[in-house]
Amino acid sequence: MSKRGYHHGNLRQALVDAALTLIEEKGPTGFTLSEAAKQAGVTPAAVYRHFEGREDLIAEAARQGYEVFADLMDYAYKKGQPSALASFESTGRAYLAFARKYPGHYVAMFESGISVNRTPELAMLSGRALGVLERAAIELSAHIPPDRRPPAQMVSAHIWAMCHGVVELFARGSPGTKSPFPPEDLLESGIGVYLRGLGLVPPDA
Amino acid sequence: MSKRGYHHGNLRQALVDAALTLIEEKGPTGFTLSEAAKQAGVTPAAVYRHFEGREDLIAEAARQGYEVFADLMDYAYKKGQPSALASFESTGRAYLAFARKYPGHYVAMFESGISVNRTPELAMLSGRALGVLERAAIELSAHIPPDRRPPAQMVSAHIWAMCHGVVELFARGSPGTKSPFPPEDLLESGIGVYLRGLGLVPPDA
DNA sequence: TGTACATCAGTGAACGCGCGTTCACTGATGTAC
DNA sequence: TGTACATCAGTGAACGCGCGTTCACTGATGTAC
Repeated sequence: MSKRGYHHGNLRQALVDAALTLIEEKGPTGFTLSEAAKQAGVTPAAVYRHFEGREDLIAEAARQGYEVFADLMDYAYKKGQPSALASFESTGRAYLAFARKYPGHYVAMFESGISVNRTPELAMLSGRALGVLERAAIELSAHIPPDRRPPAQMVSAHIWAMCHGVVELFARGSPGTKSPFPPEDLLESGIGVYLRGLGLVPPDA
Repeated sequence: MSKRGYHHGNLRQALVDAALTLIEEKGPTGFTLSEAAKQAGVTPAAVYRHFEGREDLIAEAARQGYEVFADLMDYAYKKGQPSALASFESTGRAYLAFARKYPGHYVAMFESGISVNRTPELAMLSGRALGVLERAAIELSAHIPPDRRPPAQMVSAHIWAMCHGVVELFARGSPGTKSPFPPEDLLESGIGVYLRGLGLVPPDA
Protein backbone atom coordinates (compact mmCIF):
# COMPACT_ATOMS: atom_id res chain seq x y z
CA MET A 1 0.00 0.00 0.00
CA SER A 2 2.66 2.46 -1.03
CA LYS A 3 1.82 6.13 -1.00
CA ARG A 4 4.08 6.93 -3.95
CA GLY A 5 3.23 6.82 -7.56
CA TYR A 6 0.37 7.92 -9.65
CA HIS A 7 -2.17 5.83 -7.87
CA HIS A 8 -2.61 6.47 -4.25
CA GLY A 9 -3.64 3.07 -3.04
CA ASN A 10 -6.14 4.02 -0.41
CA LEU A 11 -7.19 7.53 -1.21
CA ARG A 12 -10.73 7.16 -0.01
CA GLN A 13 -9.76 6.49 3.56
CA ALA A 14 -6.91 8.97 3.41
CA LEU A 15 -9.44 11.65 2.49
CA VAL A 16 -11.71 10.70 5.36
CA ASP A 17 -8.78 10.83 7.76
CA ALA A 18 -7.70 14.22 6.46
CA ALA A 19 -11.26 15.46 6.78
CA LEU A 20 -11.42 14.27 10.37
CA THR A 21 -8.25 16.08 11.29
CA LEU A 22 -9.41 19.27 9.64
CA ILE A 23 -12.89 19.10 11.14
CA GLU A 24 -11.34 18.65 14.54
CA GLU A 25 -9.07 21.64 14.03
CA LYS A 26 -11.30 24.11 12.28
CA GLY A 27 -14.80 23.02 12.98
CA PRO A 28 -17.26 21.57 10.52
CA THR A 29 -17.86 24.74 8.52
CA GLY A 30 -14.21 25.68 8.47
CA PHE A 31 -13.44 22.41 6.78
CA THR A 32 -12.82 22.53 3.05
CA LEU A 33 -12.71 19.78 0.50
CA SER A 34 -9.73 21.38 -1.22
CA GLU A 35 -7.67 21.35 1.93
CA ALA A 36 -8.50 17.74 2.65
CA ALA A 37 -7.39 16.83 -0.86
CA LYS A 38 -4.20 18.78 -0.45
CA GLN A 39 -3.47 17.09 2.84
CA ALA A 40 -3.92 13.72 1.18
CA GLY A 41 -1.47 14.82 -1.50
CA VAL A 42 -3.99 14.94 -4.28
CA THR A 43 -5.86 17.35 -6.54
CA PRO A 44 -9.30 18.49 -5.36
CA ALA A 45 -10.81 16.90 -8.46
CA ALA A 46 -9.58 13.49 -7.35
CA VAL A 47 -12.01 13.59 -4.46
CA TYR A 48 -14.84 13.15 -6.90
CA ARG A 49 -13.63 9.68 -7.82
CA HIS A 50 -14.57 8.59 -4.32
CA PHE A 51 -17.26 10.93 -3.06
CA GLU A 52 -20.15 12.83 -4.52
CA GLY A 53 -18.87 16.04 -3.02
CA ARG A 54 -18.05 17.86 0.13
CA GLU A 55 -21.17 16.87 2.06
CA ASP A 56 -20.75 13.26 1.15
CA LEU A 57 -17.23 13.24 2.52
CA ILE A 58 -18.35 14.70 5.82
CA ALA A 59 -21.20 12.22 5.99
CA GLU A 60 -18.78 9.33 5.56
CA ALA A 61 -16.64 10.69 8.38
CA ALA A 62 -19.72 10.88 10.57
CA ARG A 63 -20.77 7.38 9.55
CA GLN A 64 -17.48 5.89 10.61
CA GLY A 65 -17.81 7.79 13.86
CA TYR A 66 -21.26 6.40 14.57
CA GLU A 67 -19.98 2.94 13.83
CA VAL A 68 -17.19 3.17 16.38
CA PHE A 69 -19.45 4.96 18.82
CA ALA A 70 -22.16 2.33 18.65
CA ASP A 71 -19.61 -0.42 19.14
CA LEU A 72 -18.05 1.30 22.12
CA MET A 73 -21.40 1.89 23.75
CA ASP A 74 -22.41 -1.69 23.16
CA TYR A 75 -19.20 -2.97 24.61
CA ALA A 76 -19.43 -0.72 27.66
CA TYR A 77 -22.98 -1.81 28.29
CA LYS A 78 -22.11 -5.48 28.12
CA LYS A 79 -19.13 -5.01 30.34
CA GLY A 80 -21.42 -3.69 33.07
CA GLN A 81 -23.95 -6.49 32.82
CA PRO A 82 -25.67 -8.06 34.60
CA SER A 83 -25.71 -5.03 36.91
CA ALA A 84 -28.01 -2.33 35.55
CA LEU A 85 -26.15 0.29 37.52
CA ALA A 86 -22.72 -0.78 36.31
CA SER A 87 -23.93 -0.85 32.72
CA PHE A 88 -25.37 2.61 33.01
CA GLU A 89 -22.25 4.14 34.52
CA SER A 90 -20.11 2.34 32.02
CA THR A 91 -21.96 3.71 29.00
CA GLY A 92 -21.71 7.21 30.40
CA ARG A 93 -17.97 6.83 30.71
CA ALA A 94 -17.77 5.37 27.24
CA TYR A 95 -19.51 8.42 25.85
CA LEU A 96 -16.87 10.76 27.19
CA ALA A 97 -14.06 8.40 26.26
CA PHE A 98 -15.30 8.36 22.69
CA ALA A 99 -15.53 12.14 22.51
CA ARG A 100 -12.01 12.45 23.87
CA LYS A 101 -10.44 9.84 21.67
CA TYR A 102 -12.25 10.72 18.44
CA PRO A 103 -12.86 14.45 18.55
CA GLY A 104 -13.03 14.76 14.76
CA HIS A 105 -15.67 12.08 14.55
CA TYR A 106 -17.56 13.63 17.42
CA VAL A 107 -17.74 16.99 15.72
CA ALA A 108 -18.68 15.45 12.38
CA MET A 109 -21.47 13.55 14.11
CA PHE A 110 -22.92 16.17 16.40
CA GLU A 111 -21.89 19.56 15.11
CA SER A 112 -21.56 19.32 11.36
CA GLY A 113 -25.23 19.71 10.59
CA ILE A 114 -25.24 16.33 8.87
CA SER A 115 -28.68 14.92 9.49
CA VAL A 116 -28.85 11.48 10.89
CA ASN A 117 -31.64 10.84 8.42
CA ARG A 118 -29.36 11.44 5.46
CA THR A 119 -29.08 7.74 4.85
CA PRO A 120 -30.81 4.76 6.44
CA GLU A 121 -27.43 3.47 7.57
CA LEU A 122 -26.65 6.64 9.48
CA ALA A 123 -30.05 6.57 11.15
CA MET A 124 -29.59 2.93 12.07
CA LEU A 125 -26.15 3.41 13.59
CA SER A 126 -27.17 6.47 15.55
CA GLY A 127 -30.27 4.72 16.79
CA ARG A 128 -28.19 1.79 17.87
CA ALA A 129 -25.74 3.91 19.85
CA LEU A 130 -28.34 5.97 21.65
CA GLY A 131 -30.52 2.91 22.05
CA VAL A 132 -27.85 1.40 24.26
CA LEU A 133 -27.99 4.36 26.60
CA GLU A 134 -31.75 4.20 26.67
CA ARG A 135 -31.81 0.48 27.33
CA ALA A 136 -29.43 0.99 30.23
CA ALA A 137 -31.74 3.70 31.56
CA ILE A 138 -34.77 1.45 31.29
CA GLU A 139 -33.13 -1.35 33.21
CA LEU A 140 -31.98 1.11 35.77
CA SER A 141 -35.50 2.44 36.19
CA ALA A 142 -36.68 -0.95 37.33
CA HIS A 143 -34.61 -0.47 40.45
CA ILE A 144 -35.99 2.94 41.28
CA PRO A 145 -38.84 3.27 43.75
CA PRO A 146 -41.83 4.00 41.49
CA ASP A 147 -42.82 7.14 43.39
CA ARG A 148 -39.66 8.92 42.42
CA ARG A 149 -39.06 7.33 39.07
CA PRO A 150 -38.80 9.69 36.12
CA PRO A 151 -39.46 8.24 32.68
CA ALA A 152 -36.49 6.22 31.50
CA GLN A 153 -36.18 8.35 28.37
CA MET A 154 -35.77 11.33 30.60
CA VAL A 155 -33.03 9.71 32.59
CA SER A 156 -31.09 8.88 29.46
CA ALA A 157 -31.64 12.42 28.17
CA HIS A 158 -30.28 13.85 31.42
CA ILE A 159 -27.16 11.77 31.21
CA TRP A 160 -26.71 12.47 27.54
CA ALA A 161 -27.00 16.18 28.23
CA MET A 162 -24.50 16.07 31.05
CA CYS A 163 -22.05 14.07 28.91
CA HIS A 164 -22.43 16.42 25.98
CA GLY A 165 -22.12 19.48 28.18
CA VAL A 166 -18.95 18.23 29.81
CA VAL A 167 -17.49 17.42 26.41
CA GLU A 168 -18.31 20.77 24.89
CA LEU A 169 -17.40 22.95 27.83
CA PHE A 170 -14.54 21.20 29.54
CA ALA A 171 -13.11 18.47 27.36
CA ARG A 172 -12.17 20.69 24.44
CA GLY A 173 -9.85 23.60 24.17
CA SER A 174 -12.77 25.94 24.49
CA PRO A 175 -11.35 29.41 25.00
CA GLY A 176 -11.60 30.66 28.52
CA THR A 177 -13.75 27.85 29.82
CA LYS A 178 -11.14 25.83 31.58
CA SER A 179 -12.12 24.01 34.70
CA PRO A 180 -9.80 23.03 37.51
CA PHE A 181 -11.09 19.47 37.26
CA PRO A 182 -10.36 16.84 34.63
CA PRO A 183 -13.47 16.20 32.55
CA GLU A 184 -13.47 12.53 33.50
CA ASP A 185 -13.72 13.40 37.18
CA LEU A 186 -16.35 15.98 36.47
CA LEU A 187 -18.53 13.53 34.61
CA GLU A 188 -17.93 10.70 37.05
CA SER A 189 -18.90 12.78 40.04
CA GLY A 190 -21.80 14.44 38.24
CA ILE A 191 -23.31 11.12 37.29
CA GLY A 192 -22.62 9.88 40.80
CA VAL A 193 -24.59 12.69 42.40
CA TYR A 194 -27.36 12.20 39.87
CA LEU A 195 -27.64 8.48 40.59
CA ARG A 196 -27.73 9.18 44.30
CA GLY A 197 -30.60 11.54 43.57
CA LEU A 198 -32.43 8.67 41.93
CA GLY A 199 -32.00 6.66 45.10
CA LEU A 200 -29.77 4.13 43.42
CA VAL A 201 -26.59 4.69 45.34
CA PRO A 202 -26.39 4.71 49.12
CA PRO A 203 -26.13 8.30 50.39
CA ASP A 204 -22.69 7.83 51.86
CA ALA A 205 -21.17 5.70 49.13
CA MET B 1 -34.62 57.40 13.32
CA SER B 2 -35.80 56.90 9.76
CA LYS B 3 -34.28 54.08 7.77
CA ARG B 4 -34.53 55.92 4.49
CA GLY B 5 -32.03 58.22 3.02
CA TYR B 6 -28.33 58.23 2.59
CA HIS B 7 -27.60 58.03 6.25
CA HIS B 8 -28.90 55.05 8.08
CA GLY B 9 -29.35 56.49 11.51
CA ASN B 10 -28.37 53.53 13.61
CA LEU B 11 -26.34 51.32 11.36
CA ARG B 12 -24.05 50.02 14.06
CA GLN B 13 -26.80 48.33 15.99
CA ALA B 14 -28.59 47.28 12.82
CA LEU B 15 -25.45 45.40 11.80
CA VAL B 16 -25.18 43.70 15.16
CA ASP B 17 -28.82 42.66 14.94
CA ALA B 18 -28.35 41.31 11.43
CA ALA B 19 -25.26 39.44 12.55
CA LEU B 20 -27.18 37.89 15.42
CA THR B 21 -29.92 36.67 13.13
CA LEU B 22 -27.44 35.23 10.68
CA ILE B 23 -25.31 33.59 13.35
CA GLU B 24 -28.42 31.99 14.75
CA GLU B 25 -29.42 30.71 11.33
CA LYS B 26 -26.13 29.61 9.86
CA GLY B 27 -23.78 29.16 12.74
CA PRO B 28 -20.80 31.32 13.56
CA THR B 29 -18.62 30.23 10.64
CA GLY B 30 -21.46 30.38 8.16
CA PHE B 31 -21.96 34.01 9.02
CA THR B 32 -20.58 36.53 6.55
CA LEU B 33 -19.97 40.22 6.91
CA SER B 34 -21.29 40.87 3.41
CA GLU B 35 -24.58 39.24 4.15
CA ALA B 36 -25.00 41.16 7.37
CA ALA B 37 -24.37 44.38 5.48
CA LYS B 38 -26.86 43.39 2.81
CA GLN B 39 -29.48 42.59 5.39
CA ALA B 40 -28.96 46.00 6.95
CA GLY B 41 -29.47 47.53 3.51
CA VAL B 42 -25.94 48.73 3.14
CA THR B 43 -22.73 48.12 1.21
CA PRO B 44 -20.18 45.78 2.83
CA ALA B 45 -17.71 48.63 2.91
CA ALA B 46 -20.00 50.61 5.18
CA VAL B 47 -19.41 48.09 7.94
CA TYR B 48 -15.89 49.42 8.29
CA ARG B 49 -17.18 52.77 9.48
CA HIS B 50 -18.37 51.02 12.64
CA PHE B 51 -16.24 47.93 13.12
CA GLU B 52 -12.68 46.91 12.49
CA GLY B 53 -13.83 43.91 10.55
CA ARG B 54 -15.72 40.68 10.67
CA GLU B 55 -14.28 39.44 13.95
CA ASP B 56 -14.95 42.71 15.64
CA LEU B 57 -18.59 42.58 14.66
CA ILE B 58 -19.00 39.09 16.08
CA ALA B 59 -17.23 40.14 19.25
CA GLU B 60 -19.66 43.00 19.72
CA ALA B 61 -22.58 40.62 19.30
CA ALA B 62 -21.05 38.36 21.94
CA ARG B 63 -20.41 41.32 24.22
CA GLN B 64 -24.02 42.38 24.14
CA GLY B 65 -24.97 38.79 24.86
CA TYR B 66 -22.73 38.58 27.90
CA GLU B 67 -24.18 41.81 29.15
CA VAL B 68 -27.75 40.56 29.01
CA PHE B 69 -26.69 37.16 30.29
CA ALA B 70 -24.89 38.56 33.32
CA ASP B 71 -27.86 40.75 34.15
CA LEU B 72 -30.30 37.86 33.86
CA MET B 73 -28.18 35.63 36.05
CA ASP B 74 -27.81 38.37 38.61
CA TYR B 75 -31.51 39.02 38.67
CA ALA B 76 -32.35 35.33 38.96
CA TYR B 77 -29.92 34.92 41.82
CA LYS B 78 -31.35 37.84 43.73
CA LYS B 79 -34.87 36.67 43.14
CA GLY B 80 -34.05 33.41 44.92
CA GLN B 81 -32.41 35.04 47.93
CA PRO B 82 -32.15 34.59 50.83
CA SER B 83 -32.65 30.88 50.09
CA ALA B 84 -29.48 29.35 48.69
CA LEU B 85 -31.46 26.58 47.11
CA ALA B 86 -33.95 28.89 45.44
CA SER B 87 -31.15 31.07 44.12
CA PHE B 88 -29.37 28.08 42.68
CA GLU B 89 -32.39 26.69 40.92
CA SER B 90 -33.32 30.11 39.69
CA THR B 91 -29.97 30.72 38.03
CA GLY B 92 -30.13 27.33 36.34
CA ARG B 93 -33.48 28.21 34.90
CA ALA B 94 -32.23 31.62 33.84
CA TYR B 95 -29.42 29.98 31.92
CA LEU B 96 -31.80 28.01 29.77
CA ALA B 97 -34.19 30.90 29.43
CA PHE B 98 -31.39 33.05 28.10
CA ALA B 99 -30.30 30.41 25.60
CA ARG B 100 -33.86 30.06 24.37
CA LYS B 101 -34.62 33.73 24.13
CA TYR B 102 -31.30 34.85 22.66
CA PRO B 103 -30.05 31.99 20.52
CA GLY B 104 -27.94 34.24 18.32
CA HIS B 105 -26.20 35.74 21.30
CA TYR B 106 -25.73 32.32 22.80
CA VAL B 107 -23.99 31.01 19.71
CA ALA B 108 -21.86 34.12 19.37
CA MET B 109 -20.79 33.72 22.98
CA PHE B 110 -20.17 30.00 23.23
CA GLU B 111 -19.66 28.68 19.73
CA SER B 112 -18.10 31.42 17.66
CA GLY B 113 -14.56 30.86 18.83
CA ILE B 114 -14.42 34.41 20.14
CA SER B 115 -12.15 34.25 23.14
CA VAL B 116 -13.44 35.74 26.30
CA ASN B 117 -10.01 37.24 26.77
CA ARG B 118 -10.29 39.26 23.60
CA THR B 119 -11.02 42.38 25.58
CA PRO B 120 -11.00 43.07 29.30
CA GLU B 121 -14.66 43.96 29.10
CA LEU B 122 -15.62 40.60 27.66
CA ALA B 123 -13.62 38.80 30.33
CA MET B 124 -15.24 40.89 33.02
CA LEU B 125 -18.78 40.29 31.82
CA SER B 126 -18.26 36.58 31.36
CA GLY B 127 -16.68 36.33 34.78
CA ARG B 128 -19.58 38.16 36.29
CA ALA B 129 -22.18 35.85 34.74
CA LEU B 130 -20.46 32.62 35.66
CA GLY B 131 -19.48 34.06 39.01
CA VAL B 132 -23.16 34.25 39.90
CA LEU B 133 -23.57 30.54 39.29
CA GLU B 134 -20.49 29.80 41.32
CA ARG B 135 -21.56 32.00 44.19
CA ALA B 136 -24.91 30.22 44.27
CA ALA B 137 -23.07 26.91 44.35
CA ILE B 138 -20.87 28.03 47.23
CA GLU B 139 -23.81 29.11 49.33
CA LEU B 140 -25.53 25.89 48.51
CA SER B 141 -22.50 23.90 49.62
CA ALA B 142 -22.81 25.31 53.09
CA HIS B 143 -26.03 23.34 53.47
CA ILE B 144 -24.55 20.04 52.35
CA PRO B 145 -23.34 17.54 54.91
CA PRO B 146 -19.54 17.88 54.70
CA ASP B 147 -18.97 14.17 54.16
CA ARG B 148 -20.73 14.22 50.84
CA ARG B 149 -19.92 17.73 49.74
CA PRO B 150 -18.16 18.05 46.41
CA PRO B 151 -16.19 21.23 45.81
CA ALA B 152 -18.51 24.11 45.02
CA GLN B 153 -16.75 24.75 41.74
CA MET B 154 -17.57 21.23 40.74
CA VAL B 155 -21.22 21.65 41.55
CA SER B 156 -21.44 24.74 39.41
CA ALA B 157 -19.57 22.96 36.61
CA HIS B 158 -22.05 20.09 36.75
CA ILE B 159 -24.98 22.37 36.47
CA TRP B 160 -23.38 24.42 33.76
CA ALA B 161 -22.67 21.25 31.80
CA MET B 162 -26.22 20.00 32.17
CA CYS B 163 -27.62 23.36 31.11
CA HIS B 164 -25.34 23.56 28.12
CA GLY B 165 -26.05 19.98 27.14
CA VAL B 166 -29.79 20.47 27.27
CA VAL B 167 -29.48 23.63 25.20
CA GLU B 168 -27.30 22.07 22.54
CA LEU B 169 -29.08 18.76 22.24
CA PHE B 170 -32.70 19.49 22.91
CA ALA B 171 -33.41 23.19 22.82
CA ARG B 172 -32.24 23.78 19.29
CA GLY B 173 -33.44 22.38 16.03
CA SER B 174 -30.65 19.85 16.08
CA PRO B 175 -31.34 17.35 13.35
CA GLY B 176 -32.62 14.06 14.60
CA THR B 177 -32.07 14.74 18.26
CA LYS B 178 -35.57 15.58 19.25
CA SER B 179 -36.71 14.58 22.67
CA PRO B 180 -40.29 13.89 23.71
CA PHE B 181 -39.84 16.31 26.61
CA PRO B 182 -39.72 20.10 26.56
CA PRO B 183 -36.19 21.27 27.39
CA GLU B 184 -37.45 23.25 30.36
CA ASP B 185 -38.89 20.12 31.92
CA LEU B 186 -35.77 18.17 31.17
CA LEU B 187 -33.56 20.71 32.86
CA GLU B 188 -35.89 21.23 35.79
CA SER B 189 -36.13 17.55 36.54
CA GLY B 190 -32.44 16.93 35.89
CA ILE B 191 -31.42 19.61 38.33
CA GLY B 192 -34.02 18.28 40.75
CA VAL B 193 -32.55 14.80 40.74
CA TYR B 194 -29.08 16.25 41.06
CA LEU B 195 -29.99 18.35 44.08
CA ARG B 196 -31.62 15.37 45.71
CA GLY B 197 -28.36 13.54 45.17
CA LEU B 198 -26.62 16.28 47.08
CA GLY B 199 -29.00 15.72 49.94
CA LEU B 200 -30.57 19.13 49.58
CA VAL B 201 -34.07 18.16 48.68
CA PRO B 202 -36.13 15.68 50.65
CA PRO B 203 -36.22 12.33 48.83
CA ASP B 204 -39.94 12.43 48.23
CA ALA B 205 -40.32 16.06 47.32
C1' DT C 1 6.91 -14.52 -20.85
C1' DG C 2 5.47 -10.76 -23.84
C1' DT C 3 2.29 -7.88 -26.04
C1' DA C 4 -2.35 -5.37 -26.91
C1' DC C 5 -5.78 -3.38 -24.86
C1' DA C 6 -9.45 -1.98 -21.46
C1' DT C 7 -10.09 0.02 -17.17
C1' DC C 8 -9.54 3.23 -13.89
C1' DA C 9 -7.56 6.75 -10.70
C1' DG C 10 -5.42 10.48 -11.06
C1' DT C 11 -4.17 15.44 -13.40
C1' DG C 12 -4.49 20.30 -14.40
C1' DA C 13 -6.87 23.94 -16.34
C1' DA C 14 -10.97 26.31 -16.20
C1' DC C 15 -15.60 28.05 -14.49
C1' DG C 16 -18.34 31.19 -11.74
C1' DC C 17 -18.98 32.64 -7.11
C1' DG C 18 -18.89 35.09 -2.80
C1' DC C 19 -15.78 36.39 0.47
C1' DG C 20 -13.17 40.29 3.36
C1' DT C 21 -10.98 44.36 2.66
C1' DT C 22 -9.13 48.94 0.39
C1' DC C 23 -9.79 53.15 -1.76
C1' DA C 24 -11.01 57.46 -3.78
C1' DC C 25 -15.30 59.41 -4.06
C1' DT C 26 -19.76 61.91 -2.95
C1' DG C 27 -24.06 63.05 -0.99
C1' DA C 28 -26.24 64.39 3.39
C1' DT C 29 -25.96 66.62 7.70
C1' DG C 30 -24.71 70.00 11.04
C1' DT C 31 -22.44 74.32 12.36
C1' DA C 32 -20.59 79.19 12.18
C1' DC C 33 -21.42 83.54 11.02
C1' DT D 1 -32.91 83.35 7.79
C1' DG D 2 -29.42 82.25 4.40
C1' DT D 3 -25.04 80.94 2.87
C1' DA D 4 -20.21 78.66 3.10
C1' DC D 5 -17.97 75.16 4.67
C1' DA D 6 -16.34 71.10 7.51
C1' DT D 7 -17.55 66.71 8.92
C1' DC D 8 -18.96 62.33 8.33
C1' DA D 9 -21.48 58.12 6.79
C1' DG D 10 -22.33 56.12 3.03
C1' DT D 11 -21.13 54.38 -2.18
C1' DG D 12 -19.33 51.51 -5.83
C1' DA D 13 -15.58 49.68 -8.13
C1' DA D 14 -11.74 46.99 -7.58
C1' DC D 15 -8.35 43.61 -5.49
C1' DG D 16 -6.72 38.95 -4.67
C1' DC D 17 -8.21 34.72 -2.74
C1' DG D 18 -9.90 30.12 -2.03
C1' DC D 19 -13.87 27.69 -2.62
C1' DG D 20 -16.65 23.54 -4.93
C1' DT D 21 -17.27 21.55 -9.12
C1' DT D 22 -16.73 20.15 -14.32
C1' DC D 23 -14.18 18.44 -18.00
C1' DA D 24 -11.23 16.43 -21.38
C1' DC D 25 -7.07 14.34 -20.67
C1' DT D 26 -3.33 10.85 -19.49
C1' DG D 27 -0.46 7.82 -17.01
C1' DA D 28 -0.53 3.47 -14.34
C1' DT D 29 -2.46 -0.90 -13.53
C1' DG D 30 -4.47 -5.27 -14.51
C1' DT D 31 -6.12 -8.78 -17.75
C1' DA D 32 -6.54 -11.77 -21.98
C1' DC D 33 -4.30 -14.29 -25.06
